[in-house]
Amino acid sequence: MARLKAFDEDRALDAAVDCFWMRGYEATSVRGLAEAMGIGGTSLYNAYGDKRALFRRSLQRYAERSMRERIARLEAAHKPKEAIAAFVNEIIDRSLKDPDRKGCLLVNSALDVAPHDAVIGKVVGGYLDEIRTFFRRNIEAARMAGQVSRRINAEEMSDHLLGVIAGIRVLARTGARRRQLEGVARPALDLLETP
Amino acid sequence: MARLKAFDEDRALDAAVDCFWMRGYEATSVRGLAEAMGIGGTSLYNAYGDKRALFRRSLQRYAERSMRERIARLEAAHKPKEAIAAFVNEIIDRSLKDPDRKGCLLVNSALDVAPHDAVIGKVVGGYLDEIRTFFRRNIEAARMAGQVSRRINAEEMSDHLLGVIAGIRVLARTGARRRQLEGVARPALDLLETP
DNA sequence: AGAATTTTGTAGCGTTCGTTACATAATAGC
DNA sequence: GCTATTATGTAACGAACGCTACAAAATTCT
Repeated sequence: MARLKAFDEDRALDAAVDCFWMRGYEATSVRGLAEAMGIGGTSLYNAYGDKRALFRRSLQRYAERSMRERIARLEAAHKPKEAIAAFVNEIIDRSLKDPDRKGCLLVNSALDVAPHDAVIGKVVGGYLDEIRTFFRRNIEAARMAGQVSRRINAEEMSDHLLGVIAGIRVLARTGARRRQLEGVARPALDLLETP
Repeated sequence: MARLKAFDEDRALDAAVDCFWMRGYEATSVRGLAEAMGIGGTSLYNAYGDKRALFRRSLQRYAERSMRERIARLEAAHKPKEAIAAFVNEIIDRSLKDPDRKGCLLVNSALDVAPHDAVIGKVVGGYLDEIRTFFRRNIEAARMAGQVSRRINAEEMSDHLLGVIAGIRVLARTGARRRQLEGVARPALDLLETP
């Protein structure tokens, strides 16, 4: 009963994610978004609402395809303690490999949009909580399996690891070298190896 | 031989620091800066150059009055190991106390301006290096004094602590509670207490 | 007092911002 | 084929952006 969309909504959304990821919310223009997404401005507003709504969908898409994908993949492939180490090391590897130094969209957003938008702030906080929960779940599983010391406090340690990867993302954006990023992570990962 | 400035350049600069600190570089307008600084736009350009130059002076001022002041004060008042703990705990306290959740201007800038401006990126990286050097200097001094275990690698541990406080700043901006921020820090500080 | 020099306020430059009105094109059901 | 409905492209809205030309005001030196 109506004309069909001439573009793939998900592929266009991926392009929007890249824009926000690279430049942040404020510095990304709607015109730049539309061009990168390969659509006109009118189609953008028609399909996604306004810029802020598109940003929320981009956050959601990023969380789905970047964070949750990684959590699911690593938990499927590794035992709990190794899953944690693999997660941290993958963050380091990807931070160094990306020539644009985009970092993590969630961390970037936590800094430059969360404080000015309570709703999006809660959304971002919720996604970061999923990462913390991943850490916590695997620390507790590793404890049960005797993989890590019983002296490790799972709640503290999951907060610690979340802070560590956030710190890695920050330092990576200033152009830190591998040795520095591994230095940030090493004491945390070593803690999991102490008897 | 000329008219005198009608405003205090340093006090106005402090107001500019607050603007950039609160909203970031891109989201802060020159008009908003001038208003907060209590001067006209023309005076702003006359006294500081353009927006980017004012930002660099703001970064410099912040580093001087926030970071270096803290480093000097804590190193004067505490022994090495306690200076490190006091630094981290002060970051947590100030992050929680600030109703605006401004975080740290250097961390904020590392994320939203460093990647798009190589010069400012190096400047920010240099300031962060001063914090890392503070940690490293005090870890080594604590080692010499037998305050911390000889098994602690000073280079790694200083990177680790820098990452930890950066992570604290990030999580604080999403509205994290004290328990979470202390959870991020605790395992790192505990490491300094292990024999 | 007059000349030289700097600061200040007004006013506006051209550009870009997010967003929308509107007309046209394309599709589905009747 | 006609109507209803949605998608698309053009064009433009008012507002805000960074920045500057210009003239008036204020100060020091001669």
